[in-house]
Amino acid sequence: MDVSSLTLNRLSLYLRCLRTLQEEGTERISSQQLAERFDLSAPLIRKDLAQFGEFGIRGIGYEVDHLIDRLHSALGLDQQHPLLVVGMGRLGTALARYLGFNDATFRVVAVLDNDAEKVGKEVGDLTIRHTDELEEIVREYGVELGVLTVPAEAAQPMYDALVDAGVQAVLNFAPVSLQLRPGLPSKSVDFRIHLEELVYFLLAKED
Amino acid sequence: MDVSSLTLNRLSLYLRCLRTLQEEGTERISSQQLAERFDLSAPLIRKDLAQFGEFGIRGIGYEVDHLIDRLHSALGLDQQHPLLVVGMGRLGTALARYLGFNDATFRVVAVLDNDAEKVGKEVGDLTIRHTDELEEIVREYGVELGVLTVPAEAAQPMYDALVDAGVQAVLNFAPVSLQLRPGLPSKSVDFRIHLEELVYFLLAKED
DNA sequence: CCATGTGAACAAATTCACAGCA
DNA sequence: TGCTGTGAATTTGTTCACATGG
Repeated sequence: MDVSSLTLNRLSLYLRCLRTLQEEGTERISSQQLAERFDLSAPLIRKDLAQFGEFGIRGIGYEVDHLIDRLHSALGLDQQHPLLVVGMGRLGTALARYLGFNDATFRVVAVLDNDAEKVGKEVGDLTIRHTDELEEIVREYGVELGVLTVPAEAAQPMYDALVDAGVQAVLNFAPVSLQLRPGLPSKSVDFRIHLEELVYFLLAKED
Repeated sequence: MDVSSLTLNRLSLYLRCLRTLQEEGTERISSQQLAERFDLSAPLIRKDLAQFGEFGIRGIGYEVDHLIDRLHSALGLDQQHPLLVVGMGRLGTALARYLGFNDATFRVVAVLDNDAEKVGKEVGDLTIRHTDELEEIVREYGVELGVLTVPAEAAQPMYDALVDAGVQAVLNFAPVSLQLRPGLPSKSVDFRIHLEELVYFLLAKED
């Protein structure tokens, strides 16, 4: 089976919403009800969910608890995935702390910087280590995911270093188009691009 | 003309790349050369560019300077757009400073929080103001864009407050699906969803 | 009866293939 | 000749419509 990014992202949204519903004590929900919350169509939601099996009950809807369990494991979220953050500037520090509440799925095991001044300082309950130790750290903790929050100039070499050190997927926050390793999952998050998109929509609305 | 988000996001990437090329002194570039940098197909890039006019020279390619000018104005980036950031936690602070180098396109004119403790503190060269002053601030500076970096629980009410105060587009960093105002451009950036997507790809690679 | 699951219809995005022009 | 610009073909994603089953 081959699930698209679009579907995966929506599934993450559904899952988060379902957890809220669970806390509120809701036991069942229909695709129609979910659709209203997300401004999506009900058949789309059913198609998304159906990619992982038949979770629903005809005539009734989906059982919240059951659906959460199935989605959670289908998405690989029931295992813990060690990650590290490279680049302890403002954004990297903020992200490391934000992600650092270490839930069952993600665990920030190390934070790194290549600036000797920063090495040794504390970020949350972690101590900043030098990027020279990258390979060792990846082996030590079985790091799967790397988060890149270095300046634009440093992003490509650090991406390469991460991959060479054995990191299996990369989330990049540097505003550059990386030359990616084929077959290695990675995503870029780029605030400026989102802002520029919004600006265009404003322009377009003026006619 | 109606340009898709996908196209717009790629245009922003091209533009950034073109500026780098310009600095390096490159005068011309072909769609093929651009395609290699982004792992895209050359016809796709030509289609993207062609939505705004015929910028290229057949047999030669695109003139870097000219293409930058045209894209820049087509995307509405030659006017300055005042924005404000609501939520001066770690992420909001980091973003405000990150965006706060105030280039020709974006200018952070105010940073806000609803916590009286934080009001009055400095973030970069701005002083944190209280969210009660939202409407006044929007009017004062002609704020067009709002960036939301408040905790999940506060996101919906603060989104509504932003829109009611006259903000014309919103970039949301809170991990929730907002109930959006019809016709008002907005985007959500959600780190957790990107991480979850990467995890799924890792799982899928194992077969 | 009612909401799911799904094949068929439709729409959007991308690639292909090539005409047209420097 | 070489690269752009673009209609046609293809692939991908979404919606429609309905058969199915609790």
